[in-house]
Amino acid sequence: MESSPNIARIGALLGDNTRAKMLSALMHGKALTATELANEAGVTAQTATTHLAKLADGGLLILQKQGRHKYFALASEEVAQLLESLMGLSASAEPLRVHTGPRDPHMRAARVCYNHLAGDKGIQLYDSLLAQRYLRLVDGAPQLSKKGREFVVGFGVDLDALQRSRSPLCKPCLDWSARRSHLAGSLGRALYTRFEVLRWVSRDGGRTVTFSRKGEREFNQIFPLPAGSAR
Amino acid sequence: MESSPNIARIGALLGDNTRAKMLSALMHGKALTATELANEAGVTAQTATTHLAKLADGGLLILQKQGRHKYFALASEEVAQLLESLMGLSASAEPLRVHTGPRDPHMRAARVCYNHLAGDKGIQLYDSLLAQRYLRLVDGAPQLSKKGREFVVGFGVDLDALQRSRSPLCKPCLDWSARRSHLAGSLGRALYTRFEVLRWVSRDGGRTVTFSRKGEREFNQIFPLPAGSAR
DNA sequence: TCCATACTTCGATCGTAGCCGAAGCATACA
DNA sequence: TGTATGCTTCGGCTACGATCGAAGTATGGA
Repeated sequence: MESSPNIARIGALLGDNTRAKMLSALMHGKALTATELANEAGVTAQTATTHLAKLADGGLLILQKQGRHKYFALASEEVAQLLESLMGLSASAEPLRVHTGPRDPHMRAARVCYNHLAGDKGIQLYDSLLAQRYLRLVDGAPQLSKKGREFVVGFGVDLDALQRSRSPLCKPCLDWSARRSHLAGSLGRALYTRFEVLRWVSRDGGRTVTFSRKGEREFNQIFPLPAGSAR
Repeated sequence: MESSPNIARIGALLGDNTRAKMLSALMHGKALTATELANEAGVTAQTATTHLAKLADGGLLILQKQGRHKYFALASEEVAQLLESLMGLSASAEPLRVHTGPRDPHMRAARVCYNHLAGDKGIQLYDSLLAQRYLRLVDGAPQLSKKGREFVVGFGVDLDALQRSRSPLCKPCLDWSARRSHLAGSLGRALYTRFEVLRWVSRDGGRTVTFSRKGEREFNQIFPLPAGSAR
């Protein structure tokens, strides 16, 4: 009878508040242990176990045992992207109160999305890479140009290592705050990591990213906004 | 405490089987009445009413009263896209049995996604439009070129009417069967409608689209696959 | 060997949400 | 004005799943 994939199965997984908190927590990109996730969601370890089992069963999380710890992470970028677009819909459909939270503006300015930079700064990065022809769009997918290769290597990214891995180097990722793309994929991750190493940015534990004064200045210098871009 | 948008609220909406069926039914792109949706989901009218109210409240559906009928449709392309990506995740995470249904291959070949063409044929259309320079990618978004304008008008699309409407002309939409983009937006809709008018394609009531012999031939002639494209 | 820590399993409780029958509005048409 | 049709509201039934206490199993370190 039903020939289309079962939406409800995954929907139900996302529909529980506790599980949603866990997934949100994992949007940082780091893997977390069962207990950490239990705390994050505000439930006991037993409850967390059942939820995490369901999420892993459902293909949303992958897990890795390490000694007596069990680390959970989002199963793929697709999952992360799905969560982002859910947030997007949720944000646009929700009454305004949520938008007025004090931390919200900072979230919109810069945040971490599955280990790469998102928010206004993420968009700036993406637009600037395109404008400087470090990235080129081929069939809608961003690709690193020869000029871009030289740049990222010069910026301190171990490009060879990235290319050895199987995961795609560049991927676009849709933002929920602005409705624009920013750079995901292993290069997106590597660049963000580099920003942290350079101490341009720091995290406050949540998804919010704060630029240091020096970081902000150098970031804007190396990744200027293209002339014609709005706001 | 929580400053990120509430995923669970929307997740819960998607998590019920009855509601999922209704939403899937609306992926055709047409607006349906409450009773039609009730039948589609296999529940009574009362039950349907409550579900539809929730979906509309949650911002996933919009409704329009027309006499004693009440028509429901997906609220936006974002919603349709979210559903598509849910199906994608679901399909990849699910045990294989679902992939083996008899109608499934046809669904992959050509189907309707929110009133535009999706599946292999949808991708062929998109790639061909790009290859023939009717479409151009600007910042990842497809745009109609001057050559493209002439073509679609010649093909029988009332371009002026489309441009008067506020909704975007061209949008990419990600496929769940192949993981590629195809053409959405009002132009995508208009082209598909034109295919129906020309009797190139017909629907079997579901999302599956069948090409007539003549339709297939002419479609392939006007929208040939670019030389280098795989399979 | 023993203990602490991390996670799992079991069983019981409880709340919520889906469902439908029945009755109630509203609209269309004769 | 009456009658059929489409949708809604109400009330009660039911089932499922989230939760946690208590007890059980692994793992690491003293």
